[in-house]
Amino acid sequence: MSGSGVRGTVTMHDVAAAAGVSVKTVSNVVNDYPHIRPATREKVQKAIDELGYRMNLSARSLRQGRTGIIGLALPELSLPYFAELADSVIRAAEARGVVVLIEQTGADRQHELDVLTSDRRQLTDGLIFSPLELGPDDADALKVDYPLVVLGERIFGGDWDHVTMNNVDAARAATQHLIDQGRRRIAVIGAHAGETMGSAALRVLGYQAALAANGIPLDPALIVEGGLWHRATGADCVARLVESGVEFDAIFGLNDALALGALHALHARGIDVPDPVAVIGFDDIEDAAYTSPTLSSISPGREQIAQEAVDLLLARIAGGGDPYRRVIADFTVVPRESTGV
Amino acid sequence: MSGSGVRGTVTMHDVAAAAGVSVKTVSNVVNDYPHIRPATREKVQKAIDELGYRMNLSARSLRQGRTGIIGLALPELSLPYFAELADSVIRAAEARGVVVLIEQTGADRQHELDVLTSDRRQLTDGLIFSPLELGPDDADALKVDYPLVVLGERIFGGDWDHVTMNNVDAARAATQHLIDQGRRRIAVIGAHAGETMGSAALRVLGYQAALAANGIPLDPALIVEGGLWHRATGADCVARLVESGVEFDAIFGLNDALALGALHALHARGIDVPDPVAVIGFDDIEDAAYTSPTLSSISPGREQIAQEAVDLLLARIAGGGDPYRRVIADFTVVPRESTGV
DNA sequence: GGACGTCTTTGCAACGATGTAAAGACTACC
DNA sequence: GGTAGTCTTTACATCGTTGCAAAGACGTCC
Repeated sequence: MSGSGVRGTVTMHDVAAAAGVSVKTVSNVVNDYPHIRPATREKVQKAIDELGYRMNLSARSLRQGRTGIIGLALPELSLPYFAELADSVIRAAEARGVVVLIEQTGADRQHELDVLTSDRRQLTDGLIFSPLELGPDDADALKVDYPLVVLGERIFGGDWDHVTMNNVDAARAATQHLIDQGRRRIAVIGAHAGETMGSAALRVLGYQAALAANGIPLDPALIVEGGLWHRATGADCVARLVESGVEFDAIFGLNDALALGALHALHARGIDVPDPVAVIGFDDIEDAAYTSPTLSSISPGREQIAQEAVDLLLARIAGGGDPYRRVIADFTVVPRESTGV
Repeated sequence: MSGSGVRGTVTMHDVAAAAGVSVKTVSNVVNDYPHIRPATREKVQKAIDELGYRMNLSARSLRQGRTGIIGLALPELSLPYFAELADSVIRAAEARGVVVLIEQTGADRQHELDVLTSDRRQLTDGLIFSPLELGPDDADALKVDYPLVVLGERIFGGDWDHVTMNNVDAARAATQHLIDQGRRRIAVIGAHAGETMGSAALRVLGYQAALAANGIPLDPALIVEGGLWHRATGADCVARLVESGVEFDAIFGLNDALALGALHALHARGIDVPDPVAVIGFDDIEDAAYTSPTLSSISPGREQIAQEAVDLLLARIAGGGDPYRRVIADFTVVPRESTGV
């Protein structure tokens, strides 16, 4: 049943010899070339099975100029959002017959730049890239000569495909949701000072828009800076918020990890959720449904993002100079206990 | 600065021509062959830089019979433990100069078997495999002709390297920790009926050992079955436990996801943690430190497991018929709020 | 029966790198 | 100055597969 002999020993030549046909015919059978006599196909298939032949993918890649591997560069898998995203991307890729090589960039700008030019790009047919640190100034670095799909909104207007979501609208919806629950003193945690294009900036923009639309004055003291969007940062933001003495009746975590950290910090201080303080996050990671209380959030259409990204990339790999596209995934507000619903 | 021309256009031949040397000399430079005149090396390097040459890794793989890619097969990345494990494996691999191709098997036995014989094995130099569903009966399927490192304890005694932890002792320690806090009616959630070799069985064994060592009678009603170790399963186990009317003052979740689900379900029913019910998990995922209350757990030495696994695999790939090894990682009990510490 | 078109199969030359073995350049030393 | 030994560089075959173009087989139609 299984192969005989040492690994990598059986080649198309062996199969061809065993089946009494030419190497090219074996290749044709393996590649489902249509014009093959059934008898021949059978002979070859039998030889393949008996010898336990497996195609040497390096050779095929060399010949075809394609590896069947796509790269996925993201900050880190230990952030639940990215783990779930990777899960979805791998599934989408598998459904389309390619595999995924994951590279972690940390939150390191240099590492993000390196990923774009690494030797490994020779190993992948294209790259799905989710940068955190690169900004508009780095647009040049993204002008690469291989298929590239960029996730997120940090960098606009380049010659590459984009899959993103409407961060402004989604953040506005999240804020509106809090306002609808009667909150007026809404803190935001995880803001990035000085940033203009990143998710943080855009989401804060949406927050401000919602306040304005409801005639609620903007209090800068309610906007809390926080660099890395980890749980620890969320907890830290809340600590600073509480210590500052500012009054607040709600917290908008710019992502779920921050919101989880916030829940933790509030709990530690004996402040209940949703009263007196409601909390909403962003990403709708699986955790959100299992915290105590459960966490309201914004679902960014993760599956959709993953599938669109893979489809765009594969289309680009297949060639065709289609104009670069920008896909905007749908979002939904997912109300849970933390906003008193 | 950057490459000129279409992707994949620049080969060693082009570099050789530009530098006025032979192809092999370029190869020698690229591979740090020691005997090269500095002037030559410089010429070649200059040509490489000017042309933006990148090595074609498929060609190298074909020639060398190695791809520099290792496979990592695990259930799913959306389970935090595996996401964190993947993170660690990727880091360990990167530090050693190889990259990681992740394949998800779901909790599907057939998919786990497929992964072992897939064409993709031709693309990887070896595989780190974390099976969930395969058992001792499948030992034959694991007799593969490529380097393999198995994580977890489901399958013993094969001709492959193993990295695992002492599930029995660790579970015993977790249970002992609860007992030390004065608990006597300790429920276990996530047990697998009929299993003898898997993590579930071994951890239940440890649980039983701890009870026995402390003279606490074993009540079968406290052992709750639960198939997939997801949060939802944990919640469901607790629901059944409560509905059964059995008294209990502690819950041992066989992994953290189960414990998180348990926390959720207890909270939903207004049952406080750690009093009247204490909870401990297993895996010490990042979440555990941020739940409310924070979750006590067993830290399995994830970094150590990842590094040992990669090291073993690379050693096996490098060759040498060393005897197969079984590495047992260290664990520690991490007490947090959920057990009243 | 012969010419033609379609169906199958084939041989050969790549794809881009590296191992081998040997040639050429150079140094040191007698 | 000649010789041996080391340092550098090279040509060529080769890894396993597929594209190309053409050859061979076969059936059809007049």
